[in-house]
Amino acid sequence: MKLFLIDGHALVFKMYYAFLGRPMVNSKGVDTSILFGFTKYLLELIDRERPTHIAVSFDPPGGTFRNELYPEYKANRGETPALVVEALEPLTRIVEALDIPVLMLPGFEADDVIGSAAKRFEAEGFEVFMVTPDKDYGQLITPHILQVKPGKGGGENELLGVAEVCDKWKIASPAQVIDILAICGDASDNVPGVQGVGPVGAAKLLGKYGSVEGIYAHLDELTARQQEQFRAAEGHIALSKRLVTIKTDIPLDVTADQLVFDTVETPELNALLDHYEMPSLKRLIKKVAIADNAAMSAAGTAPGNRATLGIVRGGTASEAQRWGPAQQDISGGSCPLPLRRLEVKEIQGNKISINLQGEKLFVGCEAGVAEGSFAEFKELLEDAAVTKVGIDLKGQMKTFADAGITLAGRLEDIELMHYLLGPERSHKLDVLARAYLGVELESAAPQETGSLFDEVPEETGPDRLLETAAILRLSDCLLREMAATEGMTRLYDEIEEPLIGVLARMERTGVKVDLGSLRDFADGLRRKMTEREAEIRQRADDPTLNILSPKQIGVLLYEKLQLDPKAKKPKSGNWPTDEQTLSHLADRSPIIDAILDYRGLRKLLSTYIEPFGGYISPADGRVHTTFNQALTATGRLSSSNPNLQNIPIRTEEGREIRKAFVPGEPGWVMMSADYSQIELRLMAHLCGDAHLVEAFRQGQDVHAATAAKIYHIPIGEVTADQRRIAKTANFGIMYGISSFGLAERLRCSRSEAKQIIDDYFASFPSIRGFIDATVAQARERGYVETLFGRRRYIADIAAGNAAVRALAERNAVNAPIQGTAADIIKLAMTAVDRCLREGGYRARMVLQIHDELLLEVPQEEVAPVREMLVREMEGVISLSVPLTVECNDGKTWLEAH
DNA sequence: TACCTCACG
DNA sequence: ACGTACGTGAGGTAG
Repeated sequence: MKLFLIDGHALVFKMYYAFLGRPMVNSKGVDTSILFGFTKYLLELIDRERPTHIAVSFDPPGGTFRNELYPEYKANRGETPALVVEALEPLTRIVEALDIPVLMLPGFEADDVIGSAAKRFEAEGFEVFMVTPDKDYGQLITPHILQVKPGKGGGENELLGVAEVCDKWKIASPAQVIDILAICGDASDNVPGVQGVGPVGAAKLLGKYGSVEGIYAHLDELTARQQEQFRAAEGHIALSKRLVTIKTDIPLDVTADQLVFDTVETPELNALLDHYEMPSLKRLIKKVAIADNAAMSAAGTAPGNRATLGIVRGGTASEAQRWGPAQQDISGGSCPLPLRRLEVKEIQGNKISINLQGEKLFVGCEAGVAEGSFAEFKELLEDAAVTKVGIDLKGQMKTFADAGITLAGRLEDIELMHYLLGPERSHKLDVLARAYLGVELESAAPQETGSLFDEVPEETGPDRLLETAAILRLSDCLLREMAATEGMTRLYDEIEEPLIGVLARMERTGVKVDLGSLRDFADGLRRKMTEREAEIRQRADDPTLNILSPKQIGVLLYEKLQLDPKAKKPKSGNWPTDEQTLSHLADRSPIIDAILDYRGLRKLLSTYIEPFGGYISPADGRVHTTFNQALTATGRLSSSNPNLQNIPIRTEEGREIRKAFVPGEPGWVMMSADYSQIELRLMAHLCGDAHLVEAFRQGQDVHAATAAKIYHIPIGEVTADQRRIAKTANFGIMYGISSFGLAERLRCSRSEAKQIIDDYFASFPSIRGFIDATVAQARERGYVETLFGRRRYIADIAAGNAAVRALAERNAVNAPIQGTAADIIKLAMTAVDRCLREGGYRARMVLQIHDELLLEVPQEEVAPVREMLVREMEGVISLSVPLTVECNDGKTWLEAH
């Protein structure tokens, strides 16, 4: 087994210098020299050496324990070249695309991580190869740990073993490299040595006395000049030695099978190489992969299933469980968390982390962590001068409110902050703690041997104190990252943070659902269903048919009844039986309508009626949804348990459900305020199309105006059909339509659809420009953003697969539109909530449905609340088109529309 | 668990 | 040549 440990940082610098004279620049003007050099080197190394296991290590950002020992460490180094800094992120992506784990540990340089890994895996029986040009690694060399030194100018690698390193320095053992380095010092790292003594002199003395300590023990035997030189260094030589000693005992949370190397041929890597424009490396991959497969089959092995591993960092929970000040010693092997266990009364400071677990509350501050009841922390929780850090602070806020505690002060929700930094990543605490702090929160499960005589394992739940400390630290990391990301801090402070409390209040308020009227409605539905069921079974001549099984329905329609003889069975084996497909077949047999009808009834019953009883809170008879503020890719909210953002409205029968959403107090009404055409208005604003903007400014029917433009006719002459087509096209454009898709929805031919699209873009050339510019931005920067700076990263924008890439492009176009609409209504919610509270209204906001706010309002407040809603919602932002709000009220949600 | 279907904006 | 409009949550069947 051959394990290659690659010193990423050293290699990056080598590539930086190698390409200084003749940089590689791609078509976008980006310097890709380092990326190219590094990747090529890595691929060639894999080709030549055929490692079974690989890991790459980079220096983490920030200082290391050496800076703690010696603040001047590396102090006289200049700024890291910008090219190097810029290369690190793409480089990490390349490495991850190869499924090679990146080993990083805050507080330690790559040397220390590699040194520790080398010793660990040597003990596990590996041949270890440390890939680095750095001479310091010589100290680690043993018969089973070798150094691979990249050749100059892309030449042959040099393999250094015990013999080579001893010969190079003229020493007896690799361990003496430490003494040599300590005596000679290191100008670039700013390590002081013994002035005037170089490697030759040092080696001679070490030959006689064995070590630095040996030399000082026999100082009187040295020449007068040497004595003077060594005496002058006596004060710092021990420090120098510590600085040049690579650590070999850091506990690393990584196992051998996580380092197994599989293949260079991954779709991710191909996509990245396309993105960075490195076709020659794509060819190299092919070559390596072919040889790889040949080797595999020769050895009779298949590529193993390996655990995928993102960024692995050391430091284990068990170590962190050692309490006390020692924990703060950065050289102890884990991240410095404020882990001292404190009494409740000792919790102080202007920022605390709160971690609610059932009845218990854990609170962390800079001095440490304490555990207590809500009541014990009441004063602190209600202190508006103390910032609260936590996860799902909205949920905690609700729990506190139930206990009569009003959570106050600035809220730093690390889940929400991390969501803004990358909405499609995981925001789970253990993941964040590992990535940002190098702390493992998940304690290993106890060994199960299955023996009857096993002791009952001790309680091994998560370590809440460690979690609480990690939460406090994470907020610092995330705040820093947000500050470094354009617009993020403002987005958090002005949109998301104020919304936390608003949503908490809405969820607690809930909405009244009148179960009685729902039950009456359900009885009628069930009767109709029974009729339909009988009819379908009869027509199908199959009394056991399960109408809800797409599989059975598919077989029935396509095979037994032969309703579509031309259709070919899809390779998945499942006939398509979705509503669209089936409605095409409706004129072939009455069974189709019966099936669709049955399905619709069943859906209403099982999704919107039957489960609702279970969601009604016994305390207040209302339904309390949960809004997820950190979930969607675009910045919208989502609603669950139950989802109150998808209550039917489109069909007559479905609308009935909305009649059950009523005010909670007699004499109140439901009031609904929704943004009219908000996404289309935003598209008009974002692309700046003069005609579209003008249509909105004049309050025209925008779909009719669109039709007039496409068909070159006056707006007064637009037919209903032309308007319908234009409306479909308008929505389609925002979603990145194809002629196929439009044809499908308009039930027309593809060529007709294509004509419409061509006419559309000819009529609105700036929309084409907006789409192209947005896709180009995604390609250049890797993300697109809303008017308020909310980002969506578009990972697949350079994918090799055309379908995958096309989807990414549609995402890129849609996200700024949908996301800006989400930003706007979030701002409106905060404003409306503030007005309701400051105005002393009894009216309450109960739901948000993307572009609509639903309130329940006492009759006497209807007029002022309506006026306020319209004013606040329309006034969120001033665009080149007006934002208009339609507001209605009625006895039920349905009537409020 | 994966997939299909369908409810909403 | 290939697939086919953005974003969700939930209930159901089938494996």
